[in-house]
Amino acid sequence: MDISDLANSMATNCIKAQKKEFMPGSVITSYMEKRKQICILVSGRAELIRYDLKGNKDIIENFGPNDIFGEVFHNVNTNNELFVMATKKCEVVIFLYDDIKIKCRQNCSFHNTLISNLLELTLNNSIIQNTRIELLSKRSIREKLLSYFNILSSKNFSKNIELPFSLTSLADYLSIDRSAMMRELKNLTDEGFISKKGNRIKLLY
Amino acid sequence: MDISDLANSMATNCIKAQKKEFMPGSVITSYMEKRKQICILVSGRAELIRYDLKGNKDIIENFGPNDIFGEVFHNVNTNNELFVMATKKCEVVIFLYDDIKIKCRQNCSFHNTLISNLLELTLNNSIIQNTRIELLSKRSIREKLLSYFNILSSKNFSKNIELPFSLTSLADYLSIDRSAMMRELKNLTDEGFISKKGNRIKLLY
DNA sequence: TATATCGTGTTGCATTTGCAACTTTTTTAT
DNA sequence: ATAAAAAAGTTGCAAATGCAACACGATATA
Repeated sequence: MDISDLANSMATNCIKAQKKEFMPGSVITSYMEKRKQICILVSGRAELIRYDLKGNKDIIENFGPNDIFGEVFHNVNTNNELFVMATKKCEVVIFLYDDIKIKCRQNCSFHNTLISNLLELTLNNSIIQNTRIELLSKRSIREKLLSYFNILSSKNFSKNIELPFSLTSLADYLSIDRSAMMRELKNLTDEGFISKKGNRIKLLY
Repeated sequence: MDISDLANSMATNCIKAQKKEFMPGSVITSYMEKRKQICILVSGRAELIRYDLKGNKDIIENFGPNDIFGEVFHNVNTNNELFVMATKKCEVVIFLYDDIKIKCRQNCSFHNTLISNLLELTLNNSIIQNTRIELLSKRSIREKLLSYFNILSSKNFSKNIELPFSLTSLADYLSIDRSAMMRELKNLTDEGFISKKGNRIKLLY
């Protein structure tokens, strides 16, 4: 069972899952509601965003098709607003964690399968988070960029990579200053490590 | 069912879980084995460590009692060694993800409960990871420190906090230079934001 | 078509940070 | 009790980074 099967079957089984559409700029879910919503992004693109006290926008995560998100994945003991906003038109399957956790009376096998699949998704999610941690823990902008490029490169089995989001978003994702990042990209180009054309980057090492 | 019950019941049920002891400095598990080991730390303290190409030691995570770790939580498509080392004497329950995922012939209810509990643990794990991401994405050492102190403070409902590890480890955890961190701690003290005595810190704001 | 918005690209400058090289204190092991 | 190892604490300096303030092009919107 892959994630889209899962999402679809949930909408038609004992779990009260809803399939909703969201337009760009609209809020898919807020993490302040304490309702333990779990969302599976079927199509589109969205961002998990925090505005800190100073009003800085932080993109915590970037979601694409088959990504999963929701309050249960995040610490809510901060005072900052934390929410997921659609950047493209999104189809989302939404359900409540408690509806899954508390099994239906029949103790149906669907429920068990669901939890099992959800576990797998959550583990995949862990891997994504750990990738981010790996990048953020690099000490310099150069290391962050090269590590990120390496990950994309090994995912696509190619030295030619295309960034999945804008350079501005990349700076947010890596939590670095955009202009400093641009400068470093230029340095990397000048020093022959990469070549770059818009969002396409070629690794030369 | 809490995590220690879980660990114990696993050792005595259909899952072939092992309970092992590790002395400080010994490797509990390596993430290069591709054996999908899942480890639950019953007692003691351990660190998830990576040595990068330059030989820098990175503490990715710091584990205490009831923490869970293993290859399934991490991306292994890097070339770096990634392993968990005991820093204190550890008791660990170890089992294989596949043994859980592939249910026993009886489809016993224990199995289902186990997966359900494992899901909960994994979600908690997500929260820990996201906390780390939140800290790492702060732009300055000062912000990293204050954010971290705030988290500890709100966990303990107290302005008086005690660091769960050494200052050296804290610098590793926040991925910052230790001496720069010490300098910033001094600045924070001088400017009256905190007072500090060894590992004990009092928030004055 | 005009115009507003967003992403890209660039630069000077002040500040922060990391690095290296120490000393001192505390903890651990013999 | 003593030695060895680990952690804490300091400092000067060079380098990397963030910030602010631009210009320019592309893309979307009215």
